[in-house]
Order: sequence, then C-alpha cells, then structure tokens
Amino acid sequence: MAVTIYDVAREANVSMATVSRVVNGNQNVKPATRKKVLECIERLGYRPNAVARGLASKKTTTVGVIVPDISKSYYAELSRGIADIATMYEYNIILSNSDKRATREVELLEDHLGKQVDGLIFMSDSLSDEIRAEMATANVPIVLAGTLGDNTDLPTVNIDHEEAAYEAVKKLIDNGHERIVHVSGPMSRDINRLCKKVGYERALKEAGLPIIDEFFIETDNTYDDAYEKWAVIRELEEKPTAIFAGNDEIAVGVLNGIRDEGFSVPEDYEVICFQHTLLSRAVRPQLTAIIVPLYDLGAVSMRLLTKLMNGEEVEDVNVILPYHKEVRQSTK
Amino acid sequence: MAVTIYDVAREANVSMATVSRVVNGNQNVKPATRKKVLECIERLGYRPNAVARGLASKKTTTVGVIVPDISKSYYAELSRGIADIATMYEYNIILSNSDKRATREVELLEDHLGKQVDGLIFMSDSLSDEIRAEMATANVPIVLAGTLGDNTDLPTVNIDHEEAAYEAVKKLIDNGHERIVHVSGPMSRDINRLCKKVGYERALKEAGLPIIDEFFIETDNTYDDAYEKWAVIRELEEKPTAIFAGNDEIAVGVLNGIRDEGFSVPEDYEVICFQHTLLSRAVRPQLTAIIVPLYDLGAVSMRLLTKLMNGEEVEDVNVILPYHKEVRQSTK
DNA sequence: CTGAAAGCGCTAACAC
DNA sequence: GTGTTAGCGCTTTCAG
Repeated sequence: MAVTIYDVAREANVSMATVSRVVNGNQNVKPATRKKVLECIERLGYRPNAVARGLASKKTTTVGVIVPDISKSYYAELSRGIADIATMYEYNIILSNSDKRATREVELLEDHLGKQVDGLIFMSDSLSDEIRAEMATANVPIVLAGTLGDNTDLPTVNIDHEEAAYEAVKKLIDNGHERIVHVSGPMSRDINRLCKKVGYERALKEAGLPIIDEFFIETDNTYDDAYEKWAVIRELEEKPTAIFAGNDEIAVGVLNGIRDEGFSVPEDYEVICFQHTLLSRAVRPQLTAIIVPLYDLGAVSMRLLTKLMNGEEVEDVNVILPYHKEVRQSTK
Repeated sequence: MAVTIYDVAREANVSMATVSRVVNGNQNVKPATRKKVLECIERLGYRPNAVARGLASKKTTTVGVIVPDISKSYYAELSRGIADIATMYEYNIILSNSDKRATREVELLEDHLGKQVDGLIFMSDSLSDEIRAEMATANVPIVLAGTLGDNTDLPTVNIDHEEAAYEAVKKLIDNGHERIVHVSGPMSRDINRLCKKVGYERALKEAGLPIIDEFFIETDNTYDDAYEKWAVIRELEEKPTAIFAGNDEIAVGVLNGIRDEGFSVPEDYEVICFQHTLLSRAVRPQLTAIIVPLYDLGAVSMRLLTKLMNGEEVEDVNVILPYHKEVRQSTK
C-alpha cells in the first residue's frame, strides 16, 4: 500500500488538512509546521494521489487530445505545440488517435469525458452530426485545432487556408501560367474542399482563367498516390505547366514523377505547395511553399483552452493565425 | 452536477451496486433488470466517472508514455504503435515530452506515477542514475521502448542496432569501399555510441580496415547540421568514398551537400543509412537503408506492458525485433 | 494557523 | 440476483 496523506499527517503530528495545505502551497501554514510536514513527506516518500485529488476537487489537470493520426508529422508537430503549452500550465495530455472515423471519434470523446478531462482539443477532417451532438453534451470546453468548425459556435484555431491557396495560385499565375493543376488531398476533408480548392478557383477566376475539371486531381494525401497521379497529369488533353499541391508530401510525389521521367522543375513545371514537413526543403529542387505554423496552431489552441477552462472571457474564440510564403527553387 | 450512479439507481429502482454491475458487464443481473437500468442510463445520459472508479478500484486503465519529442517522426511512429495496442486493450495514454532532459524525465515519471497510471512506457537516449532510482520506486511495470536498458532488469523492446550497423557497413565494404565515413547522431545517445558506432567499427576491423578518427562525424541528428557537416567531410585529408549515416534525415543532409556541389551518388559516394521516415524513398537517389520497424517497436512494447500489468509470467522481457535492409539507388 | 468532518462517485466484499 | 456498507485518498467548508 502506498503512503497516503494520512500517514504523513500522523508522522508529522498534524491533521491531514494541514498536509493537504502544504502540498497545495496554501500560505496559511506556519513555516515551522510546513517544514516538519515537508520532511515527513520526503522521509516517507509520499506522492499525492492525483486520482483521489481529482475526485475530491473535480479537476484532473488533464486535457484530452483527439487527433486523426499522431504518426503523421502534421499532427505530431501540432501536438507538440499543444503539449508544450499544456506543460506550461501544468496539464497532462491524454492523446488518442481517431483515424478520422466518426464513430471512433464519438467513442473517444465519450471516453475522454468519462475520464473527467478538464478540457479537450479536437482535430479532424470535418465534424459529423454525431460528434457535434456529443460535443454539445460536454460540460468542459472544447477547442478545434486546425479543424473547421463551420456552423458551430465552437472555439477554433486555424490559418486562412483559402487565402493561402489563393496566394499560392496567384503566384503561379503571376509567373505567367495559365494551365495550373491542383493536386489535392481528399475532398472528404473540409480544408481541402472548402478552403484550398476554393482559393485555387478564386485565383483562376480572378485572372479570367477557365476552371478545368480535369485539372483537379484528388489524392489520398500520400506520397505514393501522388507519385502515381503524375501519370494522370501527364496524359491530360490540355497540357498544364504548373502544379499547386495541397501539401509537400503530395508535391514531392508529383515532383518525383516529373523528374523520374526526365522533365524538370521549375523549367518544365513550376510547383508550389503547403509545407507541413521537412520534405519541402530536403528535396531538390526545394519547394516554394506556404509555411503552415503547425506548432503554433497547437500552442495557441491549448492556450485558448486554458483560458476557457479558467472561465476567462475570451473576446474572439475563432482565431486565425498568420502564415507566410517561402519562395524556393521549384518556382522561377 | 453530472448524473451519477446513484441517480440512475434511484430512477431504476435498484441499488447502485446493481447499476455498477450492469455498467461493468457483470453477468449476475437479471436480463429484465439490466434492460431497465440500461434504459435509465440512456435516458439520464449517465456517463461513468472514471476518476471515481479509479479511486475505488485502484486501476485507471491509463498508461503513461514518456517520449523525447513527439514531433519527431521516429517517436510519432513508435507512439502510434503503442497507441493502437493500448486501444486494443482499452487503455488510454498520457503522453509527455521529455526532450531527453534527465530532470524533466524524473519529474514526468513522478507526475505520471502520481496520476496512478497502471503502467508506463519510457523512451530516451540513456538512463540517468536519477531516473533509474525513480523507476525503482515505481509500483507499476515500466517498459523501455527503443531504449537501451543496460545494467537494469527493466523490460525492453529493441532491434539489434549493432548488428544492423555492422550489416550496413559490411554492404559498403563488399561493394569495394575502404574509406567509409560514419555520420552519426549524438554520442549522448546510447544507441549511437554503444550500438551503431560499435557495429561500424566491427565491420571495419573484420575487414582489416583502419578505424580513422576523422571518419567519425557527430551531428545533432538534424538535417541542417548534417548538411553543414558535408563541408567537413569534403575537407578530409583521406578522401572517403562512402557514407554510413545514423538515420535518413542525416543521410539526406549529407546527400544534398554532396549533390549541391555537383558530385553524385552513388557514383562518387555510396550512401547507406537507417530509415526512420519517408525521406529515404522521397529523395533522389532513393536511399539504401536499414528499415527500422518503428511501429512494431511501439506495438510490441505496449503488448509486453499489458502482460506485465496483467501479472502474466513473461519468459523473456528483453525483446529483440527483426529489421531488414532495403537496397535502393544510393548504393551500387 | 490548524483540525474535524463531510463528501467526491464508484467498487467490492458481504449479506440476504 | 440484489442490496448494504465500507472505504479509495484527497479537498473543502466550517469551527475554533
């Protein structure tokens, strides 16, 4: 049996209330008493039981994080931002992978809530009706990180993907391109369907360029799929001269497709993408990209959550973070 | 106030013990009663409080995971393996980043233990005396994943990095190389110092080749540092003809250094490395590599932990997983 | 500044 | 099959 607050109290000849006070840094303890208690704690090797504390105080100092897949560097980086701020505010994190499956997401949310997390950060492709309903029953704050909260009043932290996509495509257009392919991630993902694609089309329209259906290539967001999609691009009736990729992994897939067949970038094709990983800089030519502040997305989400958990009034619960564009060798 | 087991009991006209039984799937409940209780649970939206349960049962069904840095794909991949098996056995995961700082590691361990985790998976570069001492006080099983447990009797799951390194270097030697540089991660990391470097030297010795101090290049394990280290390699008195890199990120750094100066791989230099990420396949030329089964390392660690938590007798608590070599374009 | 006492919501004997 | 009754280890009034 582990040593409890009661053991310490007996050893120190005080009540457990006093021990509790010193453990919790309550100032209403005579220094001498505090010292005595601290010694006993040390001597007995007392370790406060956070579960008991959680039950009594109704606060667990842990927050839930539901993420599609932690092995994807996009989410890993974001999670690190969350974790660092969590640490700063002395929260632990319960981390679960949903694989974006709606039923799994609901299970996990239910599960985390049962574990009495003080708050929750949720990431996904889109919000199913079930998850919205489940979230509505939650009695703790929930923040959506890098996830569109459309039609909900949930707090969110994002970048303006549409504007970023617009800017990326605009860059290509300014470089003289008229036939630009958009190699996208899955349309099931709100950010792809509602933001990146829309920004792409807006840039085209604004420049008076036609939106060609065949120029929209959907991938499953993997390198390998993108690599294979090059064959599709190559066979296009109308020959494109530039590529706007949804992220760098996709971009590198296409890039390698292009180069493995003897074409070159940026001479034959210019390429621009969203940067999520080191890949953008590690390939040759290095990719011109929209830099997504993943770490910050996580950090700001967690910071927002701490405010919410703390009952602070937050002026705007829909935060938009800045991004920037870095021009490298894949564009002229 | 959330609805409790007591509310359900009252509503269903049974005792809280009965409600507890149906919630926990205990068979000793008449089907009719079960049905009635289930309905009330549904109607009231009852969600069992895992904290109270944890306090009463002394089991939290959560395990701690202490990882150097989840944003590194090495650990992210490994953690996914852990998480999947954890899910399978209905455990949650508390995930914390240590940044490999010994004091932080001790704090975290203490913290997780305080949260009453049922078990713990630990990853680090090496085990400090403090962490060993702290681990000794733990009353729950701890598994080291991808971390050398040298001189401890802690359960571990690893691959044979020394043998793998030996094999990689042997491949280079077999290809006719006599001057092979080892671009390593930090020596502070046991796996680098005690395994990869040793395997490298063993292969050299066995082939009657000299071990040249200057041919050992230490990096901080980042792409950028490795990229810069190329300048060092280039200026070497004795000119090497092959590179053995500690991982693919390093390898790509060196590779880009080589290629950005107009040399080529594998013609001028052959390169081999340990593969941790997609990078190995995404660069050109693709890298010949030792494939490290990161996901499995995590999965097997967690599986082992479940056995330990379950009090099962485990024949061998030091598991060595197989790896394999994949020959690609960076070697001839 | 310190102590006593009442829970927090649930599990786990132990009765019936 | 079902109910009763102790706790689990701590926080938190409320007294003093």
